[in-house]
Amino acid sequence: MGKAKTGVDRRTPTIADVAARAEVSLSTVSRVMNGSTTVDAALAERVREAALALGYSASPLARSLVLGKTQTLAVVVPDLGNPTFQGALRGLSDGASEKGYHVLVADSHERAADERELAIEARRRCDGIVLCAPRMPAEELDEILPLLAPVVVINRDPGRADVPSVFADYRSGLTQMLQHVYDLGHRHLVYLEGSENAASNRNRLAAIHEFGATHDDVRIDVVPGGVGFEDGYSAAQSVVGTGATAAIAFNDLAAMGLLNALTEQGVRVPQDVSITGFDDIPFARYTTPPLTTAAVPVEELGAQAWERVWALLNGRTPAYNLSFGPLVVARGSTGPAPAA
Amino acid sequence: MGKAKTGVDRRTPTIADVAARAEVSLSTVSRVMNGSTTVDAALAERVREAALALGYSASPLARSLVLGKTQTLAVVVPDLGNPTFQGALRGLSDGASEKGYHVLVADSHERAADERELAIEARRRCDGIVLCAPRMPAEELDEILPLLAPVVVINRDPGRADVPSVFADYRSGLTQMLQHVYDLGHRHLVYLEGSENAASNRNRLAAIHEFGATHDDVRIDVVPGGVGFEDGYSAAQSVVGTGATAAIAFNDLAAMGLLNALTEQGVRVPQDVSITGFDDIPFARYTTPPLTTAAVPVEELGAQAWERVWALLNGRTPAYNLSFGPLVVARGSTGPAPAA
DNA sequence: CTGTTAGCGCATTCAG
DNA sequence: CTGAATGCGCTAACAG
Repeated sequence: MGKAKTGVDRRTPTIADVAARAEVSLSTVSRVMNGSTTVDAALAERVREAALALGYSASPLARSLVLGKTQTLAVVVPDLGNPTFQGALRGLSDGASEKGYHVLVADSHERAADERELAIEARRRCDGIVLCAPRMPAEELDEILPLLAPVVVINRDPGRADVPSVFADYRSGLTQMLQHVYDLGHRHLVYLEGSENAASNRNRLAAIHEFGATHDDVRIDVVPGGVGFEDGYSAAQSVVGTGATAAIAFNDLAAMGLLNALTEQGVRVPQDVSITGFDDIPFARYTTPPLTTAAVPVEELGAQAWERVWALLNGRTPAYNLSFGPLVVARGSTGPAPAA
Repeated sequence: MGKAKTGVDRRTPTIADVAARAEVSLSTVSRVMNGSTTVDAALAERVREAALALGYSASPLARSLVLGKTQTLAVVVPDLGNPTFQGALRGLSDGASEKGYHVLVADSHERAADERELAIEARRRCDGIVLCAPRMPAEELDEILPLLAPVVVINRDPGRADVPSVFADYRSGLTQMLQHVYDLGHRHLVYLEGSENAASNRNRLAAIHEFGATHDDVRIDVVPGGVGFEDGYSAAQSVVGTGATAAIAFNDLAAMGLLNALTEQGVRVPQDVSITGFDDIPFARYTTPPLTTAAVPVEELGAQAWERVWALLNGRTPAYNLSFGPLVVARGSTGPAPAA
């Protein structure tokens, strides 16, 4: 019911409709809607009435085209299901909406191959972009970054001074973590690594190598792991196989998987084996035992990223690049090394 | 380096640039880019070369304006930090990107007052919208739904036949849950309610009242709770105060908070008190003891919602409204009622 | 098969 | 202070 026949126009009203109804020109309508130039009070009132009666509001699309800006920010994340990126997205979204900006999310599903096109495509519909692409090769990143500007890189060091970035210092975080278990007396550790080609994994490995090089009395094995719960779960055998007394997982998800598998197998945590995670996702504290981890303020990370795009969007110079030093949160999953 | 002086045009190339370089008309360029009408092979090749050389690709904005569609879907969620909505968003995002659609997310921060404007505003930039607004008054929902079409409502029954919806049958789910604890011998229960004005809370209350009415031997208290972890945590006192042997939390988050608080106070779960959640968020199984809950396939819910907007977008009739019957997953947090 | 013309809906010069 | 024109970048009739 209610087609053209009824005379009721189902079409969203345009500025022309308002102009017609108020008996003024398009420009006048535009002026009062944007509050820019001064308009005669009487006319302005007529326009407002007409707009209200018609339920008019300017088409964001048309405005975007003519104004050259969409009021939208693109955000590319590797996995919407990962608490870490969810947190960053949230911080970003909050900051953006505060400034009247909208957020377009693109999930690359951890497929590094898709990230490039995904980012470029998303960027074209927005005024700026926040890129989180941990697995993208450095050369490729360096190559597309100029095409993406204004852009802020999150979660890794873009390696160029002209693009703002905020990320956690994984290396320092892991070093602290290693020190933590070392202090507990552990001398045989095992690192459950994440994606081999992920920047943050390389950072962690750097910490491990350095720590190994500066501590003759410690042995650190490295076994394949992953970034998800299942990855940690299925790595239990290889972890046990090493005979290490402390397992350093790539992140909390993997740590929780490992913790679960170990517990199922009767391995006591932390009496037999200590386990550490990374990120401090919301649920890390509720495992049994609670997970020792290196806290990364992901939401704040997102907020800071927004600050920087916002600066860029306004032609200002963004704040210095930020590198959050993760904080070790010692909880129940780590304990003194068992007596040999 | 590299301003206008260099002669290198920093401006994103337009279709006119390509046309000029290939020495053809705008329409020809448009045609080869869209692969629509047949174009002379030689010309087409010239155009492609020019486009490639210039790094040209049509402005999504301009296309959107003329085509009348943005290839973007709006999604309104109450809280990006809530695993339930994260799951739905993910299902939605996956489905959309599969069809080349983008996703614009809007977080209402559980502020029912903002949902209306947020939804309308987001909708205007997109071709359709998926609305998740649990707290919005039914009348208001009913009022804006027509303005939002094509729209799909998620997580609640929109109450009108002309708008597709997918949601969990909270009432049936909670009934099953009540039966579950009843079967375990519990006769004094307490319901930790969510937001008073949330549709899903009312559904749960309906189940409770019905259950109470049909079981003379059971008593069900209702105490204020909430939707988040902290809410459950701080409700511990009132729960204990009732003397109930089983606590039915509004959702998993609240249940986990409650579980934590109770455990801290030395109340044994499930020996002293059984606890149940709702939703089966990813971490529900990893609490200690693992949480008994009613599983809602949130990601599938998102996927189904996408199916329906997609149908709408293509002028097809969407599939029947879907109401998922949550499945009780009995885990360690529920056990036999303690002997009186 | 190709080029020319007319908008999509709006903000903004430019005259008046 | 206001209205008439111009164009944002592109697609779709419309001739040729």
